[in-house]
Amino acid sequence: MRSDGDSDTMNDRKSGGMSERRQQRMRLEISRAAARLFWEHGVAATSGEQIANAVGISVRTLWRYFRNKESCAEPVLARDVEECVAVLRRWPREVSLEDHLVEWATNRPKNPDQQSYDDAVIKMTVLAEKEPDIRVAWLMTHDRIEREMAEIIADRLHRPSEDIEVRLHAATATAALRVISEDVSAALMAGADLASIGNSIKHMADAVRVATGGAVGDPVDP
Amino acid sequence: MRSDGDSDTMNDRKSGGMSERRQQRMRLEISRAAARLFWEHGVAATSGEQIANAVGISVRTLWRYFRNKESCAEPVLARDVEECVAVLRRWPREVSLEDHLVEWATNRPKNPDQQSYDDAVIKMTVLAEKEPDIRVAWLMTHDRIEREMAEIIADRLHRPSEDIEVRLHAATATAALRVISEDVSAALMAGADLASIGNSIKHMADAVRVATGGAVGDPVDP
DNA sequence: GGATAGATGTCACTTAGTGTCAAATTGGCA
DNA sequence: TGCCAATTTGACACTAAGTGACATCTATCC
Repeated sequence: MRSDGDSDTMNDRKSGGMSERRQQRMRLEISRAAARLFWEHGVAATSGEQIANAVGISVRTLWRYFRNKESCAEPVLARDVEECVAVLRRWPREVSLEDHLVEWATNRPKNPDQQSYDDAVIKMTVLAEKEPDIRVAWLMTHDRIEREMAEIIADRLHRPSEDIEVRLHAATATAALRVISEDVSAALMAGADLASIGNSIKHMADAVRVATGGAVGDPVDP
Repeated sequence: MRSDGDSDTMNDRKSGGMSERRQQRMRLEISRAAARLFWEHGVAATSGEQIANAVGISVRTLWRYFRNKESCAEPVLARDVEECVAVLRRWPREVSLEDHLVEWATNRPKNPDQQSYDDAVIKMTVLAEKEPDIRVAWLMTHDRIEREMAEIIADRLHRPSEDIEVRLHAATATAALRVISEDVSAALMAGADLASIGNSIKHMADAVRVATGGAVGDPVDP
């Protein structure tokens, strides 16, 4: 039963199973409910039973979707960075990082559901500063991101993803994105306006370029 | 039980209390036992009771020293990087990172106990690649290191440690050190000789310099 | 030696998380 | 449409992680 972290390798299902899509949607729904409870009552004071009840599933099923309580927060925590990585995956070789990220930020949908979602993301990110269990989920999420980042960078630099330089770039770039995420979330939580966000896109791109010694961020040869 | 006749009796404490020193030594002893068990039987197959028995303490006491099973691995995992950070703390402003690290590596004691210890560190670091629970401990350890690193860098650059640039440098530098640690451990595990380690000191310094855009690594003004 | 304070052990207890199996649900196919 | 096969879910029992409370021990200070 697909423990939650691993990538989806097998897709060949004959009949009966649940679609990958639906699994993800389920995980997300659970995660949002868990995030709300974590935020309102704290992690320790939120039981697996409460989360399960909030979603309307049995406790046993909850533990089939998530290997433990903390990791219930991961899908929500991952959303922003995950989206960012998806954007990075289709980053054209001939475009700079700034331009590509700005293009993403401007084309992003902004419906109310999206917004209440972003709210949950920010809350979890801020919570990750204080609550050790959420911190763990936050770090584990970025650990996964780092691996994806290695593939993206490897592809961009025409090197294997196990190359030590590639792994270094991936680690430092991901770390930079994480710190800025934390910073932006804290600022938004404190009531900053959206104007500063536009700036942080450029900040992110710059930070990645600095963190990778200029190896990642600029257009590269096809 | 613990007939601890040796001399850490007169450290700073009012009455009855255990010295900080001794607490740390206890945590370390537990951690080494836990590391051995984790390595031999895996984390899941190692119970808190087994760890407690191996050390000769009650299970209740074990949970007084560590908040959960995974974190029993932290002191061992932290040792190398912790030592590295201690070295960084006394990094003279007028010396380059390479020179300072090399000085450390050459002056390090090499008694048999130290060596069997290093062995445990390597095993845990390698284990952290596969076992999610140890991975968590590894990442949490580096999260703590990152905060210490921020203070060191802040001091070196004459900036507050909450400064976003300082935090970025701390995060990327720590990430770089972590990746190289993983790489070196894997190499040693695969039977590499010590010659390559000497190289990796320079590699570390270079990586930190690159990761921080040159802000950290060179001598700076007093 | 006695008072004091923190460390440890014991025991009872809560709850996170798993194994197992029967019932329900899903999607493919005739 | 309705049956089939794989899979998901729920229910229940169970293991083990982790905590609270309290008595006991041990070291230090007077």
